[in-house]
Amino acid sequence: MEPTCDPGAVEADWYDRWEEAGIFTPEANPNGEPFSIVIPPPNVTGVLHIGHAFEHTIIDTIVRRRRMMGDAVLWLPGTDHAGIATQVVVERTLAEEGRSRHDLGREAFIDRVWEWKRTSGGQITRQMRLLGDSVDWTRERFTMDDGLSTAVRKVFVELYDQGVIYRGHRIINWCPQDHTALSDLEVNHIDSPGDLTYVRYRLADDSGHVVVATTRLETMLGDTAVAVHPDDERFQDLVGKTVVLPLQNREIPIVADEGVEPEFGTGAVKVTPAHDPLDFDIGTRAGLESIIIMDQDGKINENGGAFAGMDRFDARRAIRERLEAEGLVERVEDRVHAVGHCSRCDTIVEPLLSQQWFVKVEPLVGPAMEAVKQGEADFVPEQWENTYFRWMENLRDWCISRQLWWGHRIPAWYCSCGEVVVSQNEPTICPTCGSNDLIQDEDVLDTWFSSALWPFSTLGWPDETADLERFYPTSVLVTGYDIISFWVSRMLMMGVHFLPDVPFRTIVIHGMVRDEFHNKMSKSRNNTVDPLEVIEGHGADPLRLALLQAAGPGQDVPFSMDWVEGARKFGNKLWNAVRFVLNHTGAGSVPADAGYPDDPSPESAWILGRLGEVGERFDALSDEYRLADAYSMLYNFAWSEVFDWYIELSKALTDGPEGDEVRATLGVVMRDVLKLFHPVIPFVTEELWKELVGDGFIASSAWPVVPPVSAPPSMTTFQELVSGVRQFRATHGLSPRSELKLVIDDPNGVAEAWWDRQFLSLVSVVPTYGTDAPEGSTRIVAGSLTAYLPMEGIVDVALEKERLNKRIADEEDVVRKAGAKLTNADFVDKAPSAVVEKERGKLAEAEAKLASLRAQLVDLG
RNA sequence: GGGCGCUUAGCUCAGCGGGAGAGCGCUGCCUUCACACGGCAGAGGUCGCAGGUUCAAUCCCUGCAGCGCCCA
Repeated sequence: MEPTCDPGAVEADWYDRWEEAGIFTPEANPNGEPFSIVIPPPNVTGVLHIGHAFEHTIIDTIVRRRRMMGDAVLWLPGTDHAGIATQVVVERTLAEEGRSRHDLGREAFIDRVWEWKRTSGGQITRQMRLLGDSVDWTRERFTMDDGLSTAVRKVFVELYDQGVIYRGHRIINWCPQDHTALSDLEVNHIDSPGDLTYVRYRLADDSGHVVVATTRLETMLGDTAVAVHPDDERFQDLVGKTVVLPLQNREIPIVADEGVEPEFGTGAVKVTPAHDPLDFDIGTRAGLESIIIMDQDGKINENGGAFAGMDRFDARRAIRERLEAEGLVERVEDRVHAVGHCSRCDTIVEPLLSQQWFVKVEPLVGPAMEAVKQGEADFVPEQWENTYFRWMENLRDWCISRQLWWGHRIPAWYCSCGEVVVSQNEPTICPTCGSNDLIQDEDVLDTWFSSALWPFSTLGWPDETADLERFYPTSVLVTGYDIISFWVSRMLMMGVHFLPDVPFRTIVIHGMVRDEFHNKMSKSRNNTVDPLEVIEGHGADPLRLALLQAAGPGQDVPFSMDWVEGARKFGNKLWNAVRFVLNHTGAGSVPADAGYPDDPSPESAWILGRLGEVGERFDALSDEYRLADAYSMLYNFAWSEVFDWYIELSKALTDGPEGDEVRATLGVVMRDVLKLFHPVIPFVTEELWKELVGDGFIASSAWPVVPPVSAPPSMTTFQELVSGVRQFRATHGLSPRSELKLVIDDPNGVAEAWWDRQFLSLVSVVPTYGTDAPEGSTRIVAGSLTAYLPMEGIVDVALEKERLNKRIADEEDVVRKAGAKLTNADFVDKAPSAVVEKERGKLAEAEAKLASLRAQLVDLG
């Protein structure tokens, strides 16, 4: 083995070997309990970014552990077709040839997208191998696959037949760039500075005017009323009158409506039913006309009179100038308001009246909420339930039609007689008039519609497949909190409605990866981290460990390359610890399981006992999905206890009578540490397994179960004495090898025989036991023991006093606090007796130490 | 405006009723035969502020201040 670990070399071959061995399919553990996770399907156009790396690390860490525990693990991979994003990508390649999708026509364009998908799509699935994701590639799915498309059509048709899907005229979010409707979720509201313009609308009877305020001045071209709140006394006498709409010279009524916010502007508002959701509601209630004044590019259309043909924002300026010229602008205020932007292209979206397909959410929400309330599906951390419930309570109907070509085409056909046929299979004749002139709806479905079916469509639904039977509901869903509303809630609605059962039992929510100062990662901030570059430079294992260690449950991840550096150093440390063990045990000599010595030495008993405790605690934390806590605990155990203490302790023993036992313990402890670490750093642990065990894969080895072992009770005191000796040497600049005689006063008989060999080995000290302080010595105290160290003129008295004073201050602190408690009668009376006893013990020990240390200070003069 | 969350060592975070912790960073010493991608030792904190409950509060409650996110 090389003296340092090179992650790049280590990671080269293992993935292929795992995959060839078939250990990532559930068939590898045919008798195991099913444990299933579906991947949150990445966008087929996407590349692996740091957020994926994080999410996949969490999932992989979970499933690799379950696999080692003997479960039949299925982590099902795949991608979604990402309607807009993919279409845009392919249109761009066409544009380079000087063509548009309309030049090709729908069918040829779709062929072109499939061709693109075959050659360039799904890069991310290749990159997942670099990351080490232990997914079952034999079950890879794509949302546009035949099977999944069948599921989409079935769900659409059944929901239509149930009256849950309907077609209607509603205000939707229109993206003038992408030329499609968007759901509410695909719109980001960004606070932006703007103008609130107050405009006079003249009363038709010339008795005065009404002032209305608006931030979207251009929409006034489509106003069909002015509305006031019915209880607003300021406008009582105006309701029922009409005003003349400026610029358009159209007489429009003043109506009363509960929906008007009296505090907004003057309390009288203009009503544009075709361009604002609230106005649409008012218009519906008041029976107003809806006039659409904008085309699909966001330009004013023929209904805009003199402004027709203008871009919406040019029109806004032009209208303001014209109104000012006519003296109709009363005033203009600066106003910050929330402006909707397309989440895909960042264009400002336009609320627009349009005929689209919708999912009526009301019948789906109740059962999906109930399932979570009943604990059929649990959020981890639990607090995210609130986000889910709040979203579900405020849900509005979901606009699912998209004016795209790439996606699941809506299975609805229109006949010239007006009949609408919704069917899983293409109808040949109209059931009403018998015509065979049926035209399919041009639109496709929101990508999230097919994603909502992902946990069961990927398992074969609507067919009753063996996988569906075995792996549904899936065990766990791991996803970001930003996607609870987009995806988690919709999967719950669809799963509960159709299967009917929840799509997953546990929902593990993770945070977003940010930079080390909690800023969002973005190209403009220049703080992005490319996981592929990190893997290239440092390896996938360090990246994975770094991401996991930095992640609190459900919290954002403050990521920096310092974490990766640290994780890489850990890998090297692990590597070298194995090298050390191999020097003693020889290559491939450690058993794959068990092998714990029957009669361990005290040192080995200590580490075996700790290993058992740590394993137990690790499992408890992992079962709660507190992976960062589990691994930071394990990391500290491995480094501080196994490497820094046990390996050092073992050096005194390998050549002695305990040699065989110690070699066995070194081997099994190291092996189990590798096993526990395998889920998060699969590559290096597999490589080290090859060296240490040399039999099979660690990836399919059995999860450690360590038998309980009692540790020697004196270990802590021993460690304190060793540290005390080292501290004494460090204080006085004595070489670690300098000769020291140690006389230990051990009134309670704490010391054990094994101490002697370890004192010699660890700190080059030969202890003797006795009660008398040798002439000219100083002391260290640990537990109930005092150890005397000769000063023999080599020691700086001032420094020694400083050292003692620090220790004295520590003990004084303990004495003061414990003493205060114990002199408080209420404490002694009311606190549990165990607590009181503990305080008494603490006080007695600290007082004894203090007395000893103070005596020493006096001796020094 | 509504909701959720946060405020603990220089930085990033655990702890969440009974002796203030980790990683990184920092200081000093040590190239000891697994590792300098290392070892040993050390410095560093009135646990945001003010009240309250309790024998006991970083931890529970109330208020305040500051910060963040989501929704409108």
